[in-house]
Amino acid sequence: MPYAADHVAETRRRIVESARRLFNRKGFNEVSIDEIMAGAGLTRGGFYHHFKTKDELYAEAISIALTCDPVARISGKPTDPNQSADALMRRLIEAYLSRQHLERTEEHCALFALPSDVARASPTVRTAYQNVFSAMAGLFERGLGNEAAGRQKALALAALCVGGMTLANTVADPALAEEIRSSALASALDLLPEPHARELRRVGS
Amino acid sequence: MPYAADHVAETRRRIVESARRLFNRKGFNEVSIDEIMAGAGLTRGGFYHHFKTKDELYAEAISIALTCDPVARISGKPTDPNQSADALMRRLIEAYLSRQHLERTEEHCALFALPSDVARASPTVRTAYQNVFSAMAGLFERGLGNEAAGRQKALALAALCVGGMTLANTVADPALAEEIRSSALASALDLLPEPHARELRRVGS
DNA sequence: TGTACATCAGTGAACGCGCGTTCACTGATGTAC
DNA sequence: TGTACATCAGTGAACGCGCGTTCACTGATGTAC
Repeated sequence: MPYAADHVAETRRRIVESARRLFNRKGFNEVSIDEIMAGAGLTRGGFYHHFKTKDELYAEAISIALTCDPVARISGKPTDPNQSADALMRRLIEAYLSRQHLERTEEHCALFALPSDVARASPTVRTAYQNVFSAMAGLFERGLGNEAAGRQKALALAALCVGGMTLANTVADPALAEEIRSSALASALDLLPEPHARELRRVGS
Repeated sequence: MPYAADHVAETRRRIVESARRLFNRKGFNEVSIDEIMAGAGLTRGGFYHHFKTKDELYAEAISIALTCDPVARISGKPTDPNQSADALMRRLIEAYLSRQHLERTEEHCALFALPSDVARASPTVRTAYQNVFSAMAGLFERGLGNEAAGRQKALALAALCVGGMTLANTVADPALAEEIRSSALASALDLLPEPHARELRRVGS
């Protein structure tokens, strides 16, 4: 067995990472396998030793969002593992709808960087996208705790985050983009229960 | 001057309409000029009598949303021209986030059918997209009337509508899609002021 | 009113390019002896 | 420990296809006489 198993895995990881960055900038179809491989320091032909088709790579490039700490990725700061579900939710919203996140194209979340690409891709790719969404919505649901209609609110919050960033990222005028982003952020935080009210409810239940 | 001016205009309109439908289904890059022209009952070569490039068509296909009554387009019912800004806003939200709108792919609003295609297109295309967004946000702003932070709320409402439909349209599982759509709809209506409260404020101001 | 003509919307073949995929190869590396 | 070997990750040329765009043409139609 020439080449250790982790050498192969490491090369594959580099290809996926290169693809993820390029997809965020240009979308699925506008990125060639040449570019992806060059971004990983390799050449065209080797691609098919790692993936059956280009489509297979799409799903994987989206799924890597699940393997890393999303808040840390966006904000650059590591997450305190002991913080409450509520604090985690607030930090995710603030990081997700931050100006920094909007400006760093290559670090965009696939949920708003690639929606229409994914909508027309294979079921595998759409399932990968759905898993990322479900992770986000689940985090919100836990953050809302035992609030009434928590699931509905969690899904709407996710829609607000993704929608705000989608629009801000697509509109032509940067000033309007910034206004959309900050409005979505303010309204999302408004939707969260008052910390005080939450305490009361927790005691009461 | 052979062929009357309105014959040319009518042909152009048919091309744009064919393009709009196809773009909604497959996105910009996956639709060929052959298909677009065939959809308009014409052949490839004639395209360049009407448009300088394919890119020029993108902007126009998005802009036609502005030339027609959006609520009527989605719901199929004509809009009462005398209804209040508040009623118009409610009807738009209900139509936009309706199951019907989600299911009829060819009638999708460009705001959620093509976001990532537009984000990577030319400034002209992005401006056309922005104009559609601004029309929607403006309608919400008028609907919210003199409410405090009306502009911020209007932008967030638009983000919630677009985000909800984007996600519902992209996720793999139809049941989850439906749950996202109905949650976004319920939360959007929750965000609107109580009719009663609005009356009071109007009297007070 | 009728006819010859000029215009230009529409046709379809052809061009050129880029990209996904294949394939015969090469050479670095782990293993067996 | 050292060496020959088998494996397979990576290479880069080539193939085939589809698509945007161009271009020489054709023929329907409005207009001038």
